[in-house]
Amino acid sequence: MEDLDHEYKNYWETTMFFQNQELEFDSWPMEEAFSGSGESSSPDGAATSPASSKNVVSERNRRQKLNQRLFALRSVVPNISKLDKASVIKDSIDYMQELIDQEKTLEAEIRELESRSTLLENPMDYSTRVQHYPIEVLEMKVTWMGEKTVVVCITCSKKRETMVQLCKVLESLNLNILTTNFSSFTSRLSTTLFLQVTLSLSPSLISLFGNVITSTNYKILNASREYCTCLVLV
Amino acid sequence: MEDLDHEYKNYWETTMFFQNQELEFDSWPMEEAFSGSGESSSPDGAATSPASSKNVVSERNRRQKLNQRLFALRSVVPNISKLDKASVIKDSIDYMQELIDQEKTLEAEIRELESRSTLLENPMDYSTRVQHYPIEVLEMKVTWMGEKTVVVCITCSKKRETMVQLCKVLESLNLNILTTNFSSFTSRLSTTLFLQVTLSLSPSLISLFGNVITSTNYKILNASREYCTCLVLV
DNA sequence: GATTACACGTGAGCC
DNA sequence: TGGCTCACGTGTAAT
Repeated sequence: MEDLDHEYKNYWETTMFFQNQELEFDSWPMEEAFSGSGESSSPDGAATSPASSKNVVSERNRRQKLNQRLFALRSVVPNISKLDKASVIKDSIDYMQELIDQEKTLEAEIRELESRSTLLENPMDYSTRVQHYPIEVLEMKVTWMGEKTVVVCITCSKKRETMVQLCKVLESLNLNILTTNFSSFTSRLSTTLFLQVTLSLSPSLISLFGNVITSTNYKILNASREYCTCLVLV
Repeated sequence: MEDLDHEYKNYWETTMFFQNQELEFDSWPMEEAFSGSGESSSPDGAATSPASSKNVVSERNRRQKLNQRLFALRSVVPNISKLDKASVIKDSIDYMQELIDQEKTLEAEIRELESRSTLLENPMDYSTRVQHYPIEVLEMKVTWMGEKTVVVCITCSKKRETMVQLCKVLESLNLNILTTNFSSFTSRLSTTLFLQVTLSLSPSLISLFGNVITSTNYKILNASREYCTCLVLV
């Protein structure tokens, strides 16, 4: 019995008969798959109960399976210090912990990046952008003049990027701007817009009021299509 | 010998004497640590060579260590289907692969987010922002009028966000803008700026030219402090 | 009762 | 040499 054991001895560290790494191998077809050890029944030939001989081969398979799994584990972990069974498991644990930690780190980084970029990633989205530097509208007046011309007068307090904000809103609405004037004195920014509007553009115009106004808790008093005067109050 | 084995039988699935999860446990102080099985030497009392009795206890420790590791592994993996040794390892492998894949996914996501946000994260940085929607300056003229007033006329082709870009540049330079006019006809955007400048602001003014000009490969022809006319050519 | 999974002791190979 | 790690066969408890 011992003589024929020797040939597949020490396979753990060296040969490891089975080289399949593909982890998916649940049905184990290896009954007597390996080398040529003791055959089906009574490997010794004598002094063994026939009932236990089945147990022997079954146990062999079990061991083999476990070793196979362990080997597969070893192939997944990049840095194995020692080839011990115990060390393999230990290194795997360490590596897994490392992965888990890194996952948390990466997720945190993503949250960080996302929260930072959502404010900026859509430069046309006024409502998100404005949270940083809100436009404080003091007065707004819109007048429909003649055919397709609209004059919009906006007075707001002058802060950082107020002009940029306003430009963003205007451009995002696809208004057809003829001419714009920004004038600032003391701490106020006065804006005068001459717009060329078509019928399809009037929703944009309403949207403009909406955007600016909702962000400052003001409200539209009068916004009909023909003549639109918005006196914005606190 | 078998009789005293029974008491620490089947600990794998049920009790697992040692409950430490803290993976860091390389020096193993457990010589006879568990219950009260066979003491130091000759657990049987007879028919065992004294040389092998050391091997027995050493082997016991080895097995114990391995089981401990396996148990620790089990505690790290969240979803263990079966409590088999082999299944534990298999589930660990699957989980590790999952972690590795997710790590790659997250890293890709981070790269994606980063590459997207670096273009936008610094709204004051004109040179990065302009790469998306460059300002195509056709003509620029700066005139110093009287004491502290400067008139800047910029003509550029009208594209998406051109006005926003211009405003960004202007605001980033901390110029003291008295009044600005943007007028667009056909595909051109004409800008007229009235600035109030102090001595300390003249570098900003030069910077304005620099920014706009370098981004369009134009150059300043004349930029003295008293009178500054910049005719910008192709 | 057959199967499965386990811990055990043992002998052997390898530093 | 002694101290390890390993594979093996076996007995056993639970399914």
